[in-house]
Amino acid sequence: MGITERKVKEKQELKALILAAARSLFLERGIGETSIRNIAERIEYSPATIYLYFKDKDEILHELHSQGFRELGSRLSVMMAVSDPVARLKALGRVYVDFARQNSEMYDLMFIARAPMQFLEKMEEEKWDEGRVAFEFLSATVAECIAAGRFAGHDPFSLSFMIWSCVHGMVALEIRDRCKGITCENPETVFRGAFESFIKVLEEI
Amino acid sequence: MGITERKVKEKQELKALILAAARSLFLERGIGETSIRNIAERIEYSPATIYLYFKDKDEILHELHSQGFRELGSRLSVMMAVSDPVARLKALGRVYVDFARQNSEMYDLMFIARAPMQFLEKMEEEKWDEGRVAFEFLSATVAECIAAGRFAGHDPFSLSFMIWSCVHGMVALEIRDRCKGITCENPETVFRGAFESFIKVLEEI
DNA sequence: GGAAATAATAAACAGTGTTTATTAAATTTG
DNA sequence: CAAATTTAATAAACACTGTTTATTATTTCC
Repeated sequence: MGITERKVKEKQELKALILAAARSLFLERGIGETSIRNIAERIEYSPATIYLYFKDKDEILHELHSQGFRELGSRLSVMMAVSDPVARLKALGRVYVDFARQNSEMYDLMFIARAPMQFLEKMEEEKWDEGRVAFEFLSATVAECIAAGRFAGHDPFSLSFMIWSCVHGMVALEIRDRCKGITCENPETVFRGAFESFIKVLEEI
Repeated sequence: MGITERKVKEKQELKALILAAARSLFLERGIGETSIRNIAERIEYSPATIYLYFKDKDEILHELHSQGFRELGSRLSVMMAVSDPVARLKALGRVYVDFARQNSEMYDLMFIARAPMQFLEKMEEEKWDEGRVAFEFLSATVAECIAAGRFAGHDPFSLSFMIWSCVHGMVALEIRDRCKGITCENPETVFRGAFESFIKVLEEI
């Protein structure tokens, strides 16, 4: 069945083309300023064609959100090679924050935007696998730290969620423009300081 | 000039009516699902009338965002009566998180949504006064803690930003549905645990 | 080559934020 | 008081949006 095989491949290729066009438009002009018509125009297909490959716009956003998780996941994976759990925890924080700031539009899709989660709800998916897997990188490491005698008296799950909240909060405030006017200082300086504070806290608890 | 005076009052009243309608629609159906036409319909005016009172939709969202800050500000003010700065810091965190979870749509507008900040940019306002004032409640208290010998070696500004990030992160993750699937547990339990972790960290650093 | 299946699209639908030209009402002036 | 002028409200339109449906090409199969 060489023909059906080729057809499947073609279908995947156009799907990937749509996603690539969507992604590049997001990076250029932002998610909110990109329409289905814009995407169709860029790949020189009609808007209706998009709907032969995706159920709706939310599915496109969800698919890109998943792409983002694969990229973040591979970066986090590398850090799992660090044997000392506390050092690894710090490295995970660094990687997470760097990823978010270097790919803010993707991070937005992954952790802030409503659309990808609305897609999950429509699919009646109760689970958010991408999020769970990423969280497990963190919670496994926190658990190791506790097993090694650190973070005494802390519940591993709760502490993991708190740490996640902390790094997410920083980048989310910056991405959604809530740092302006908080200080006169260079936002870069603000950020470095906050992250240093975070590291210092990890050392003290 | 009794007439012009009355006219000014009427203008303010209709403006307030529009804002009240917008706010109640947001609470009922969400920000994203509320249109100018919905608001106009609710107060039984034409959509075009809205534009005699507000420059655009973003101005409405910005005005509601400011309302939210007045409400949060008054809650935070009450806590400034707590004399012990560390106890006050914990109280501020509690108030902040409770406000966010009890008024999630308003919190979204204040700290997550793009629209209110886009309005500021259009107005060429470099400053975000509401945010700065709220942040000062926190940073003043952190500075007092440091003056009282706590949080040794921490930069007050950086630590304040980190604490803010931490509480913002928690509520932002919940409001934008990133807690689902992270755990099987009741989200309420997750949250209480994370906040306890946060308090415990404040005690340890 | 002709029938069936697939792929792509034009056009329409119902909605959005916003602007403009027009009408109705209230106020000021002669 | 009546006429002129200012103010307030709106209907209708514009240029978009996501999405669906009916129609037209194209390709595959027998």
